[in-house]
Amino acid sequence: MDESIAKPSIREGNERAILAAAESVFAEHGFGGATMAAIAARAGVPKPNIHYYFPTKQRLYRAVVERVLTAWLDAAGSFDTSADASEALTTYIGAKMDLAREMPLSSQIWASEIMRGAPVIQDFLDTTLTQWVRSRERVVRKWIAEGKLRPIEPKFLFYMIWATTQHYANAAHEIASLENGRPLDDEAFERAKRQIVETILSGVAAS
Amino acid sequence: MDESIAKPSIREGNERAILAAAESVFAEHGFGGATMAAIAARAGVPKPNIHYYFPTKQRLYRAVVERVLTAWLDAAGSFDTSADASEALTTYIGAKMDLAREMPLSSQIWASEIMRGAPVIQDFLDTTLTQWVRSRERVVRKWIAEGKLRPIEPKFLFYMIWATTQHYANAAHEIASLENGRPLDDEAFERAKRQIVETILSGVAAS
DNA sequence: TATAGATTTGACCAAACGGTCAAATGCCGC
DNA sequence: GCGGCATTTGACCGTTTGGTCAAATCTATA
Repeated sequence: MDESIAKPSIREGNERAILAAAESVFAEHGFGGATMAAIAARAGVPKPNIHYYFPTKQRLYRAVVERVLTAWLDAAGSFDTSADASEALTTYIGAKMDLAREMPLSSQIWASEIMRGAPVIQDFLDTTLTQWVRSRERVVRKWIAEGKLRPIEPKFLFYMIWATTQHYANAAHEIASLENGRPLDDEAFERAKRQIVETILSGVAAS
Repeated sequence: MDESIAKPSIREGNERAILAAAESVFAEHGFGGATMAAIAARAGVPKPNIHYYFPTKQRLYRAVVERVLTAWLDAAGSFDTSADASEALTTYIGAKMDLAREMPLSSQIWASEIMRGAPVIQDFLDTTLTQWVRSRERVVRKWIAEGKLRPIEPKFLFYMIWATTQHYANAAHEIASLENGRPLDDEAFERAKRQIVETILSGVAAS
């Protein structure tokens, strides 16, 4: 919320370490299954130290979820950079795939939060996300009117992109199990990205 | 496991009611966040009655997850019914979409279980699911060899189908928030299903 | 180095948790 | 209606949980 004087670097460092530990524990066990003791252990600090920086479990969870939101919005920004439909979609899908690969925990926490009915980020869904979708729907409809895309419903396209990209974070364990227990390496991941882009582009491009 | 004499209908009824309550509580709060007291309340029985039928929380959870597995396999079966690529994919995607609509809780529990690293269904991933994927990969490769599909990697196609269809269950709340808080009605859901089928078919069909 | 504020931590607490138990009740063939 | 078994349930238990507190320690500035 407030970073008024922006001085205490020790505070910043500790908060970062605690948030990182909390992120992984929340992602692995969900909000209800996570314990402050486990978070403290993973952060390498005594439990009361966490309460010194984050008064309650809910506040700590909120702080984690808000970081996830930031990452999401950064990736969302990449939709604007181009006026060309294919290029915009390619960039956007690529950005979401990279996000899933680099920050899988964020994606998992997002998914958990949504599945629980978004108790913490409901207002974000109703405001920022709704506006984001509305404005991008307009862009997609323009592309359709220009004959670039088939007459699809934009929202269902977004859902497909979100679902598919986030799947590579949320279901990383399932994917690894189907690959002899080894997670996708960088090369395989790039092939997946390319195939997703090509499939969706071919799928929605005007015939 | 065993239904030897298949007589006691009162037991069956109670187990069903408890499983249904457990399914919804586990889906909403995750394994760690769910409490036996909440499950008992939702089932309308005293807490010790649950332990009478399911000795521990983990066993109850296992029983719920095993039901989810059954639903998943039923939908999986619809992949075989046709030798034609388009028809098989259409049927399969439709079946998975219907499953997401009719049993959203199952899908959510599945997603939670996967995100936690599949502590309960790991063996299923390594055996049944791996075999299912291997055999269907062969079918898809055959279609590619016959020139029906573009030279894609079958697994990435399955991931896209699983992700997209399950998204309509897992993210139902997010979708509702983007539709003025109202869940998709039957008509909108059918439009979504049709668009997904058309997008994926166009996306993977040989050009 | 004196001191005020920030930070750390072991010990502790009330509440909630999963699970137990024995007594009470219901059910059904005889 | 009796006897044996399945089922129900209020009361209870040890442990774990989120959270507190006051004393101890560190840090920075003058």
